[in-house]
Amino acid sequence: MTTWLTDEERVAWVRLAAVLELLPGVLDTQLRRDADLSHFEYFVLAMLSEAPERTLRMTSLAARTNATLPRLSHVVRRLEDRGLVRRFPCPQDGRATNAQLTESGWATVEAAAPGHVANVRHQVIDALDAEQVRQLAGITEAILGRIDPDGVVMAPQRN
Amino acid sequence: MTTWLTDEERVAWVRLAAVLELLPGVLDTQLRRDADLSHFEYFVLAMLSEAPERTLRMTSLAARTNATLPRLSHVVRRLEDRGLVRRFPCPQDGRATNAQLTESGWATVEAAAPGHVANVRHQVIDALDAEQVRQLAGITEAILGRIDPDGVVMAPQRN
DNA sequence: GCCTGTTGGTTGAAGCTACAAGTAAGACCG
DNA sequence: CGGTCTTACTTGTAGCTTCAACCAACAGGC
Repeated sequence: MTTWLTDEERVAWVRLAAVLELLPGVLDTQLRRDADLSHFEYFVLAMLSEAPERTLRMTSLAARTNATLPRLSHVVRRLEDRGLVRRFPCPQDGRATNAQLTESGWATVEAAAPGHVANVRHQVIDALDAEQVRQLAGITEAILGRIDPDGVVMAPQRN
Repeated sequence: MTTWLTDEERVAWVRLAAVLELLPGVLDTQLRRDADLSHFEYFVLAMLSEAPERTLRMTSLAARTNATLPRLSHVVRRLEDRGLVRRFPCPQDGRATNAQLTESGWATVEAAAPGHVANVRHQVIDALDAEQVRQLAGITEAILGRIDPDGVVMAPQRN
């Protein structure tokens, strides 16, 4: 037996689905235009820029960016070809690879960040009042509790 | 000058970004497994199933599904290859193409819908209380006001 | 030291989306 | 009518993601 959605639930879902469909494109377009990066590439560089030594192991980087390992491997290879990232084997574990932000990569993130933040603010945050921002944090936390039960994304990052 | 995000804003944004990254995959996986459809393909079939005569012009269908025309053209061709949709030139306008759901396509949507709705309910709606569902409708409405100013998605569909 | 299994990562092929270009029909105008 | 513009699609190509192998390095038992 199927429990259908009530009118209120349906409205909320249809709109959320529309946001899911449209927002990534809006974010990608600005970053692609201003920094020649996809949102995911930007996020990879941003995670590296916040890490100690600007270095992370591929597995750890994949966890923080919600990526599969193959996806990350392809993306980092392309970023490496562009000179934004450097890869080298991990001294402690011969299986592991470290990815490190280069000077050029750091400069790229620094240059891209203000525009990206301004875009997020303009498209999302400024559309909401302070109360809604708090509500959004609660709602997304609840949803992530379902779709990311291990808390890979939200967990206090170790390593 | 850049206005950075406050802590509350940053938390809300990071979580929303995570939902944006993870939720589409969760929805796709279930539909792919149970009905061999992507979420977008399912949505195309669903829009057709609700239209009069189960028929829509490509342009109208593209608007309802938030797709570019090239993307829709490719997807409908694949659905046509699978016998779920039929295309024929519009009698009123020689430039236009009508897409119509076949019997097989209708059966496919009917079969897929309950599982999909159950998945949406399980992953999203049931994670929230009634108050949060209302809040989510308001929040997504506000965001769509920014990223979809023409209301293409939300407008009462004409035609 | 081997064997087995696990972990960490890379690679190649397949499929989907976006962008750019092209086609064809309608609309407007003299 | 002829010319030009717009609309409605389709098609081809490039780039990214996914999936399925694959390989190398570690770890534990014997």
